Amino acid sequence: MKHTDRKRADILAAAVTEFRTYGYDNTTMDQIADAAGASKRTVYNHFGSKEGMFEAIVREMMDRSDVLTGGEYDAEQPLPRQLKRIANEIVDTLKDESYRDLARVVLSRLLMVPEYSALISEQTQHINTMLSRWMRAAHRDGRLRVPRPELAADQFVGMLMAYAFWPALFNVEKGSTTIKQSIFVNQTVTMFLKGYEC
Amino acid sequence: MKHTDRKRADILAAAVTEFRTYGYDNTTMDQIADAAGASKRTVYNHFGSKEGMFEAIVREMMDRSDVLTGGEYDAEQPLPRQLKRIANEIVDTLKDESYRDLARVVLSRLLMVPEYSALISEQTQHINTMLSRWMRAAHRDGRLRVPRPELAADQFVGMLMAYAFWPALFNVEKGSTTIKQSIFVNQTVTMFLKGYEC
DNA sequence: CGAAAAGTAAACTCGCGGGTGTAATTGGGA
DNA sequence: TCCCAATTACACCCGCGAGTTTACTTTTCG
Repeated sequence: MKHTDRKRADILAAAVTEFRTYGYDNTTMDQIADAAGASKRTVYNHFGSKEGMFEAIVREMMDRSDVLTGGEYDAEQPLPRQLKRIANEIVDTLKDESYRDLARVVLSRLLMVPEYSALISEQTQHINTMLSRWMRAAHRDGRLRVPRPELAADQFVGMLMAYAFWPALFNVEKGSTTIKQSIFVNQTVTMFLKGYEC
Repeated sequence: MKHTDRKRADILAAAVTEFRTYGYDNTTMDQIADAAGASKRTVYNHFGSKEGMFEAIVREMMDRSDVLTGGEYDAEQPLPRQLKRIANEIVDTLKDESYRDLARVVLSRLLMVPEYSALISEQTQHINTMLSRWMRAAHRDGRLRVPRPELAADQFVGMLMAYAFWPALFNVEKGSTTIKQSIFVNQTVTMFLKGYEC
């Protein structure tokens, strides 16, 4: 890796860390330069402005967004097993500390600067597409009756996020009873399948 | 209403409007003073600082938070009808433009300043409590089998928010198929009840 | 090697915006 | 009517932080 590319990568990494920790507004460019072990001028040579830097990060985040992979329907496996696997994969992703930190930064900015919303909708669309494909397959296979796969996918993901994402994102601890992931996933999959079984 | 109280109320109202429109960071105290038809000094006499002003707004928002009322279980009515009523009430609240604007402001700040999170959790807890009471009642009445009412309530509200709140909050338009509220609510209630019926 | 490209340190500009001080004005209650 | 507290206009302070300039050193590469 060339020296200049290395520098650029260092700066980007430092920026991510700082933004994660302090938020966009409370991170200064000097701070980023220090953390990256680079001079402020170099930072500005690579990314034209603070805003430009943020965009670079968002772009990077998008490029890595093909995280969720295996959601293939399997005619041999029982439905609960399959759906639990998918659900756990999603929940694990959402629960990941670094993912959440990044989401916090991006979303907090997104709330007031709607320019990036298209990018974000791509993210959520990705999961939805995977899930609705699975449901369509199960439907075709005659094991499920899902008239609107996209709607069903939204319902399913909505429940998972209500458990694993939103409360943690906003630092809201759920009431006294924090339920174990396995219990929640089992219960949700069971209810969902019962609601859509033939 | 005394003159000074009137002034205070005007300032608060103006602040809400400005924060709603431009966000916390992009609203200046001068701007608020202008919009309120008050002098900057008066603003500072009433609320010690920008932060103090924001807190006053949050407090006001909390005071008005007993919006959702009727969630009483009725042994005579069919379950789908009852649950649809509740669901529509919740969705209507979440969809309300002014509620969403306020939530945008508060949540965007909450993401990076966790101090207020306790207040927010109160809000969500309120809906959850109402719903889980309803479910417990239906359970006791032998019409539903809900082992964990709180969990079920989270699931239900989670689905509603995934449809009516989060996408709109982040200005994310759902893919080509924007589904009508009645269809979504019907489908969700049906699936949920089928998943939990005896 | 030697020149061009990239990086550095530090001082600097500059506008913004939160917050204050003050002297003059208003207005409502006794 | 008179007084005192609230209000106002406006100038002012000041720290912060984005972005720039400059004079210099280091790296890359033909």
